[in-house]
Amino acid sequence: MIKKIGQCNSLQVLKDAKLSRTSQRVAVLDMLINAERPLTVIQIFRNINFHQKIHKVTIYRILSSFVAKDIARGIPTDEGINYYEMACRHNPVHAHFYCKSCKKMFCLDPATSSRAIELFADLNGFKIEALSLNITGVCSNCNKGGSL
Amino acid sequence: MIKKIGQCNSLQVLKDAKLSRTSQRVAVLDMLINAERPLTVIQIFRNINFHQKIHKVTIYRILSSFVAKDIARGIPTDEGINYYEMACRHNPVHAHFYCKSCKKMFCLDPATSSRAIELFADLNGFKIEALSLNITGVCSNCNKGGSL
DNA sequence: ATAATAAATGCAATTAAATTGCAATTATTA
DNA sequence: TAATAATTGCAATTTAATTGCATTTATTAT
Repeated sequence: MIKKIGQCNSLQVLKDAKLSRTSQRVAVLDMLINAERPLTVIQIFRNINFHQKIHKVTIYRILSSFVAKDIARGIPTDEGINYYEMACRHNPVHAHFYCKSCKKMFCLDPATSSRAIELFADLNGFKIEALSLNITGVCSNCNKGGSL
Repeated sequence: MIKKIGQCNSLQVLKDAKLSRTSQRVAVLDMLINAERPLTVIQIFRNINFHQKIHKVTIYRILSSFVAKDIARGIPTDEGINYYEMACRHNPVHAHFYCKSCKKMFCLDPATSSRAIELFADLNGFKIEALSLNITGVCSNCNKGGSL
């Protein structure tokens, strides 16, 4: 597991991506930057709306634009829910573990992940746009009777 | 890419899994056994209903029971669609490539896949129930102007 | 074989994530 | 500061997947 630390400046990230600085985009981006693990639209929606009102559709659109601009990455689960994480240089592509019990998405060791991913680097003629190595199961905490 | 050959007997597979032999289950299973690549519920529905009438919900339920009995594996895409393939010993767990253009799900080399998967075998206390290594992009055929 | 029981299927309605069109609002620019 | 462009909010829609229930089909015990 890797511990994520917020090292990005949301205003600078938006400026670099040529995305206008709206309070909604800043709020979503700050939440991603400071998140310990990937978040869902609903999680972002609930947390932000505790302080500030943002429409759920706006969060979908903001996250889509972040993915398009390579600011964020989407991590789909086999339960049909998408999680999002920062895609900055401090957070290289890596595999994830999704706990069916507590619904948390854990980030796995980037070193091991990158070795796994390198194995598929050459895909003769195939253009790789996204790579997701996703493991589903029950995390150690839930396994011990945490929340099952 | 691996070439799948139908080596299973649908009636025997159902018997071994203690699932009753209905015409619907046999039809779905035969289609999976003879498929060249993973299929979606809709693809199975359209192909079967060309000859025989089966309700779409039944296919969802049959595939769920197949996955529960380890007869089939589900492969989710980042577009929210599930593909299904046989999980027999002739078809070990492997990675997949999903072409956003032609919507085909390709099976990747099981040898390379298994080496990648082994890297995550020990996940200290985490109980692995499913592992999906999924690559999305554009396949070589579509890349050459096939269907973009 | 046949009746009784259990399981599977078909159908309608629903759920939930995600998307779309459009009007209103907010940000950027000239 | 006005004009233009981009973004947001809202309502409605889309689509994969699920659920409850009546009907049909398969399995079993007699």
